[in-house]
Amino acid sequence: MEFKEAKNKFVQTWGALGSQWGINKTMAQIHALLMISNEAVSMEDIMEELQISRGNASMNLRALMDWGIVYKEFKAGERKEFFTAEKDLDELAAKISRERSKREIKPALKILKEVSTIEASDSAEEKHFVDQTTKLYDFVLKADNMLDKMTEFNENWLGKLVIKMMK
Amino acid sequence: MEFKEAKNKFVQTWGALGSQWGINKTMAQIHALLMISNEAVSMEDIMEELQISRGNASMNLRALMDWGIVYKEFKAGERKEFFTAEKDLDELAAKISRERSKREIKPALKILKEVSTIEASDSAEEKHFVDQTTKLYDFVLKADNMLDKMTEFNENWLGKLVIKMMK
DNA sequence: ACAAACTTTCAATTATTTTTGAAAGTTTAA
DNA sequence: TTAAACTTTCAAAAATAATTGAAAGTTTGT
Repeated sequence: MEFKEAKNKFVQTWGALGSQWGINKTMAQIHALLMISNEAVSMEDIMEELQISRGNASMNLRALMDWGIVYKEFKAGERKEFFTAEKDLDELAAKISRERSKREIKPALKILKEVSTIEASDSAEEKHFVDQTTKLYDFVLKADNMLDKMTEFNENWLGKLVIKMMK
Repeated sequence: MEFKEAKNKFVQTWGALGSQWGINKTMAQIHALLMISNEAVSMEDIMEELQISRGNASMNLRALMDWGIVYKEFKAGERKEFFTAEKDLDELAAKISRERSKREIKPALKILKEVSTIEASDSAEEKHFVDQTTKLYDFVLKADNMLDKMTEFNENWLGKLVIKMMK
């Protein structure tokens, strides 16, 4: 396989993976492209490489920056903007999990709490509802906290050192 | 909040959460409905509760069974089929992570391996590509294995006991 | 073998999401 | 202040995904 083919394959694969996890395909593709670029890329070049419109590129770059995993860069003497992706994978994972937690898990937890604390009548049906949603609340909370702990640990300097020594 | 309202809110929330994670809304809603039902539910009832067509119900129930998180049940004297959801949350998480690994992560890993092992020329661009995709391969592999270990541990009988004692 | 009671399939329709492109907005340099 | 070089916005169009419903398929009892 030659470089161009491999690059294309990677961008396509990353895009498909994104869709399956609820991330718009183009957004994932732009991210893929930036991840494997050794230097900052202009919007022009992104449009060209992925064959997408200016509007599409602009909106998805904005979304990636909102996620905190793509940065704007300015080059001396150039008027246009360039973009780079977060390339440290531990940092990338930490940012993604923090955002998904904030945007999706936390609001879901709030609702779970609400519905699990209704005053159940003594029907088996309502009892089971309260029991199951309470368990779900506890479970999701535990999982969310665990992710937090894991990313925290990975970002911790001493942790990184220890991990390196264990490799 | 009364039971009916809470139930509805839960089903809606679970459905929305599903969409955000790449799972069809109806599929997630059916799953939600079954999770909080203390007894097996017929297709008829699912259609009625969620206001969906027979075809839709049938297809999504099939998908849920393919994921291994919903089961068919037969009731003596009844010709029609009833459905129940896996209610043990550790088991549920294990099944979901196993399926996503099998369907999405493993194929992606295969491609990552392919593209990261091309013979790079000595251009900085190609070197960076190989370097970054190799790191990504290692990272995804590590994360995938970690999930495996976690679910394995949770399913392990001794592990469960220890966890219970730690609570 | 027949028919009643179900479930599954899939082409057509509908709903949702994504993308486009041109107008409006912004920044910089002269 | 003007205009060139950019970026953003958003209504409309296109693409994609989900849903319907009726016909075909299956199972069970008589």
